[in-house]
Amino acid sequence: MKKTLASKYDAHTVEQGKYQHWVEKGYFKAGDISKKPYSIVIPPPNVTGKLHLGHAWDTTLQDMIIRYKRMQGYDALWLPGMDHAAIATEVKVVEKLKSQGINKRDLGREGFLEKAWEWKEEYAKSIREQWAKLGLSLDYSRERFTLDEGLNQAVTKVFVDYYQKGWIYRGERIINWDPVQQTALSNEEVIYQEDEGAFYHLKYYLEDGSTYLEIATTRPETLFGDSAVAVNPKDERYRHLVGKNVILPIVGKKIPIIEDMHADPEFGTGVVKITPAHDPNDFEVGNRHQLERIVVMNPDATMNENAGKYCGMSREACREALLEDLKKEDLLIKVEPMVHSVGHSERSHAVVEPYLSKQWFVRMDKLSKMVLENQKYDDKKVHFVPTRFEKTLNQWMENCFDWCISRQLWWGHRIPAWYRGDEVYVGLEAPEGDGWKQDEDVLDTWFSSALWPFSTLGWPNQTEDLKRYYPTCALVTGYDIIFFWVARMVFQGLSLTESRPFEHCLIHGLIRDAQGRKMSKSLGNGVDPMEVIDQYGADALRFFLTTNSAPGQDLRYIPEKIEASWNFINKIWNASRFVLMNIDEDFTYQDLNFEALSLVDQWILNRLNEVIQNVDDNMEKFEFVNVGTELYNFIWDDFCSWYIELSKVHLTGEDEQAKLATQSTLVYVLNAIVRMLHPFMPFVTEEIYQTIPHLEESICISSWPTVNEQFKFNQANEEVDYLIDLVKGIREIRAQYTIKNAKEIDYALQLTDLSLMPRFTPLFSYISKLCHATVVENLDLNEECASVTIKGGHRLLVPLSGMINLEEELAKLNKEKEKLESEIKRGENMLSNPNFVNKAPQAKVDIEKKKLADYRLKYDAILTQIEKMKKV
RNA sequence: GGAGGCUUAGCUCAGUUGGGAGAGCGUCUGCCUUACAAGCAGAGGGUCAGCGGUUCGAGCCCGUUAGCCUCCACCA
Repeated sequence: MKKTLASKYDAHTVEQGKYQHWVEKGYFKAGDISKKPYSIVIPPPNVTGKLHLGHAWDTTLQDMIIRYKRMQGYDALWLPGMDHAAIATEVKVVEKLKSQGINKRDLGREGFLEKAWEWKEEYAKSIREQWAKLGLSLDYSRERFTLDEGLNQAVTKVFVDYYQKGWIYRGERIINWDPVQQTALSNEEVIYQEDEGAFYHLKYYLEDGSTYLEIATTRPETLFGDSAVAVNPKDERYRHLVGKNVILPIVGKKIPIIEDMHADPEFGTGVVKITPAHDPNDFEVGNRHQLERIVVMNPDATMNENAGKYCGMSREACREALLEDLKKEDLLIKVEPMVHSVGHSERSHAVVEPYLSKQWFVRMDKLSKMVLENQKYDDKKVHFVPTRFEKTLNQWMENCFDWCISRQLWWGHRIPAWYRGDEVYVGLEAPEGDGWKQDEDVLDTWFSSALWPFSTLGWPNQTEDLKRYYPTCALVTGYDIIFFWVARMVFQGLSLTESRPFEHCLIHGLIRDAQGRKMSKSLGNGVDPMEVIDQYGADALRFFLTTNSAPGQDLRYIPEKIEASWNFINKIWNASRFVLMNIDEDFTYQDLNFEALSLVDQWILNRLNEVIQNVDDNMEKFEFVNVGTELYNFIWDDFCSWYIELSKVHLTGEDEQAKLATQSTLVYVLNAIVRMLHPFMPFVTEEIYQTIPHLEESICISSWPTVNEQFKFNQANEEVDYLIDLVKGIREIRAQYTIKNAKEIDYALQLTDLSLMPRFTPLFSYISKLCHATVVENLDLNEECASVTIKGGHRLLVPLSGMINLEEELAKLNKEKEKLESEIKRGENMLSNPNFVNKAPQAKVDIEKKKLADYRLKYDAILTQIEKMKKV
């Protein structure tokens, strides 16, 4: 039965069942050691919910690269996996339990973890389904999870090794405390936002009661933890008071007035209260002056016993009550409303409390130096695309703080530290002996995802996969995640494997809505990629995502653009239909008969060569927009609008050999087209590939098109350029004079050199087919004609007695003349300039010379025509 | 305070060593031409944010101004 395609592209039918088939066939499974390896690890999505458009974008880019490399003959590994996401997941599971009336603490650690694993399985399954719908060519035989057994061992080993090197330590520091989740957070997990607050001006009386210092604070409730008040050593106003004491309001105890640079004379009153246990700056001041650290809150941010009668109140209630009391005692001078930035927990959104507590930290000094040093060597550094993002990495590395890695959660890698009295033991296994108790805390999720590029390949064991695929070739992610993840992978990679974790780091931007707003849950403007796929198909979504923004730039989601992608696919679909309709059912993919190739066959093959070259160049640079544009123009304009139309001459002609050559060329070019499009749109290209004559059992494992030296038909190129010029000229005249296309018209060629006629005669049959136009030889040149100038100054004349608007024609010619004049002037200037002729590449100079010569020919022709018109 | 990005056609965006301003969508005109009317053919539309500089030549390089946006730090 003859293979056919439906008259319209239908994404549902096309995408149905293909992915399953590919996976079953093992096309995505890496491991052919006869090939060169190429590897990418997926940025593991959190098991917290559905994938969003950002994921779809990120993973499609990776799929493009990996499919391209696979077709080029690499042993391409794309390793999938997911992230346990510590706090993010724990928050979700807690919420879910809460909605069922279950309290996390009632369940206990083991019970809670059981629920969390159930959650993980459910979401992992759903994520895999979404990957399938997107068509991602992932090697599931190597899928990993950041909390699986192997990765857990890797994490533990890193912790122990770092501890032994002194790169991990436990210390009492001010950390960001989330009082809702009751856990420490890293700086990166704190989101600052502008909140309305106030500046409370309080009276701190001197010990002798003679006068008071006016102290401004945004957080009066922390005054129970004040250990001093500070003034700047250079501040003349307060110098005489240094060393004296003030009485802490309400509390009534004495605290000293000290000198410290931290106090800014320009800010507020120039006097600042020092609360070492509740402010990171004050903590530093406290260290410098050996001040007492008084914690005044409980882990849930209620006031503790140090707050006296306010003990048990929430921080907010305490503030209110305290202000009331201060007012009563005339200690409150004024309340100045102000907007200031306040830290909130990224996950629970609670106001973060700077809190003194004992946590584990990664010492960053040596690690960050390691990264900065490594980035100096081209053969060792991570190459960012675009390059500017290297600055982002370096900048962060140059001034980063020690990384707080302990979290008071259950869902995560438990810290391998055991305590017995004052003893601390850190090791792979629990220590010998009785009475040891393991640290209750788990590690920051980024601690394990930082190991992802090598832990997933088996590290710390020297597995075959690790040796073969590490370091990986490319990592693809958004710029918003460079600090969180990329930076940490780089220093973990360097310190643990003595290698960059990936050679290239391709950075993309954020997805925005049509108004340019960031997509977010709170705005409710998020778009579900699965819904887009249901509506337009994964291929249209993928083509949109990968061809609508430059590397590193944001991308607006505009439905019309997905429609444009759909239209493009439909165009390819119909071009394929045309090819199928014009070949016999037993037609096979075959070598081209070079002897029989027509002018236009040669031309399109030559163009194909150029396109393959251009596509390759841009694929290597990750410039997918350029690849998309190149293919779009080639397919829509060159292949469909010109070649297919021109091929009809031979397909309907008498010459069987020419017909066969054209059929073969159609199949050859279309086959190459779908293979080049495959990384963008895997489903529809597979469908077409299977329907047209082809070589491999699946396009997924077909070979990438390569430039064929035999296709460099320069002469054909020139002739078809003439042809296109002529056809466009006739169409232009037809449109200008609204001559219905159905009507056969005559035209004449006025050549600059009559001996050139043999070059043009082969074009006449094509012109006739495309324009319903016949050449006439004995045109009376005095007849009223519409005319256009083509390449080489030749003119195309269409006799239109009685229809010509002379003035209009003349105006058209004059406009053209003026344009040519300026072009000629430009060319002359350039070519008479020794700087240009001597410095510019010879090829560029030659092009300019050729252009100038052509302009002059055209100019002469126009002048002649104008003269003639004037006579009529 | 530090760093970075953006400003190009009505809209959304490309524009890669400086060398004739592009695409998609929208608009206008004419077409059911046997692959595609979600299509075909043709057309119109831009002092490339402003100013200054380098250059024979600047959308592109340098400086500067303005507007928009992002990240980092600070905000007692």
